[in-house]
Amino acid sequence: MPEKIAVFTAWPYVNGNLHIGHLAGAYIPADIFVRYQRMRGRDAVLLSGSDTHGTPVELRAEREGVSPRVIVDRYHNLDLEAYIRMGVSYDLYTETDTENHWRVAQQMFLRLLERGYLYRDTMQGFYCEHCKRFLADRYVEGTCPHCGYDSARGDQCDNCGRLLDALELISPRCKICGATPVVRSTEHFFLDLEKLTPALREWLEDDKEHWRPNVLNVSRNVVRSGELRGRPVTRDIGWGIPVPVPGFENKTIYVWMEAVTGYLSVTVELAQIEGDPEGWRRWWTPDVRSYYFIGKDNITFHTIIWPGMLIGHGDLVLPYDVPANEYLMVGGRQLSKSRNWVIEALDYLQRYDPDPLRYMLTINNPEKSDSNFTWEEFVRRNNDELVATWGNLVNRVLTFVYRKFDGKVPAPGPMDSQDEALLNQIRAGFEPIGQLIEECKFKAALTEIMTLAQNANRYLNEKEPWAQIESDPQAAATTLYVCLQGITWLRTMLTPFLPFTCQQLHEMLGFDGSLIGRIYIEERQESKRSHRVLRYDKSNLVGKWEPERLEPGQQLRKPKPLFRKLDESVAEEETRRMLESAGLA
RNA sequence: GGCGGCGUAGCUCAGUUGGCAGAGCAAACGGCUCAUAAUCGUUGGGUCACUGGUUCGAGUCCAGUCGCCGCCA
Repeated sequence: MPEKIAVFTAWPYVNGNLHIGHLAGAYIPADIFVRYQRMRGRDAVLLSGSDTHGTPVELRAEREGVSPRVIVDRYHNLDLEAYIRMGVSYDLYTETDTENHWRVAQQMFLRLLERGYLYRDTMQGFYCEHCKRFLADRYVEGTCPHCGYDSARGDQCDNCGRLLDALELISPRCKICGATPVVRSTEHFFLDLEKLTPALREWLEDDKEHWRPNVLNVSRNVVRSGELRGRPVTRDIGWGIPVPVPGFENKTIYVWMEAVTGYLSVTVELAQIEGDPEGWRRWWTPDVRSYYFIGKDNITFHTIIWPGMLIGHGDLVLPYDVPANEYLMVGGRQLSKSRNWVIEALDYLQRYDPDPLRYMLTINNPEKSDSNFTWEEFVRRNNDELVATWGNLVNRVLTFVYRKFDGKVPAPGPMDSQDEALLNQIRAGFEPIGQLIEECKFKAALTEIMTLAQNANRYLNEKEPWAQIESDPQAAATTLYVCLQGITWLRTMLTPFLPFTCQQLHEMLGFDGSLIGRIYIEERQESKRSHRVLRYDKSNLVGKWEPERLEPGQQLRKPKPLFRKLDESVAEEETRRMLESAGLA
């Protein structure tokens, strides 16, 4: 029975396109991790979906005069395309506006209610009589009570930066229609985090040595401080899942709670697809190791609130690890959709290939602290590391063999200590590099692999097969065999990181089958409507995390460069393009 | 305002339990020519944000200051 590994990623909200911050923070690391786990022969799945409900989508739909579904479909479909083209290999990527998710979210709600983890309370909020809706804090504007700024938002004043309670705004107005809202009281359900605190504290103190220090510190601190208070789990908005309690039909489950339940509903949907409706349970038993790849802004959600809900529900395994990343900055600035300071995945893919971005975002990943993406650095790493070190190693060896050895893997003669040393060194990489990936240290793992590639270049320079071929053809054959075998192993190790070019290399080396599987869109029909999901086809999958022997005589396919060298002007052009679109040029 | 994280070479970043500061690039010089002028070798370059403390010894531990990031109220 192989180990079971459930890999989850944060559910992105469907109000904009995926950008490199999302990719660096969660999706690329999660994909590397799950691809590696599959290569280890483990029963591993990557699961997530689009978060579709909530006020922003509702308002946008109203502004455009369409139904929220139109907005959801638009962005959901764009995200699906971005994942496919970036190679994020979801076994199932669904969305939250499905019958399945509605049912699971309502069941979760009722289960927590039955078991006494939800309570009712009354709160005050602004209500706009013109729009006929309660206003979330950021949809109320008014004069800041601290600095007098007249366009302060209900949650924060942009002028003096102070955080506000909407109720303290002077002369408040509805941001949507401008009318003056009134204060109304409204009854809501709350998640009883106080009651869950002892169990959460115990869990967070137990066997968490493998957690990242920042994640653990933040989480323990929140629980230890004893400040956990009830958190509302219902809202007075329309675009969401109705609260399944009599008298609350007009309210919806608060999106944070509803969306996070997606982790559960996506496994239920997967089981349905696989024809075993009860099969979802196998992802929630104590022997499953579940990983949640998220950004740092989401830490307490995944280390306190979601675990709290799981405890409240009972019989569901808690997260094994939450490898949260810090933030990716671009050009020293924080990414911001509203300020137009973004690099969207689909926009990037119009001009460049996926693997260089995967490489850049991994080698410079914000694992421990914020990191900075610049186009100069992107071009530099592409040219100096992917093209020059790894791509060129492959190219110089393959073209040489293709020309001088009739396109077949040469048969090696006796090996000397140098030959053995290189092979041993690369073969010995599988263990420690695999260990680094297991520990979610992707940056270090990739750096190690690149060092091995560099050593292969060194070996070539010392052996000089282009001279050997004149003086001692058998020795040249041995040297090139050693290189090809080493490249074969490096291909295996790089597959989780650079799936597209590794597949190309796999084929050039004369291997068959797929190293990387196939990601595709599937239409899922429910009783009232259908939705589109991402699926992953593992048939033909051949890659194993082990040193695969390269057979002498194997026929190579015609080599071509794995990576494109980028002109230095690319950095300037892209930087200028960004500055212009953000109005900073 | 409270809490947490970060601040290391010109640039982008590593630095497990405190023990002579590292890598890649950029810069300078040299070797090779199979390779997308790619590669390989050598050299130069840092008051580890600042101040104080603990210690035989601090980039690392403690306190404070400044700056950046996030969470919460």
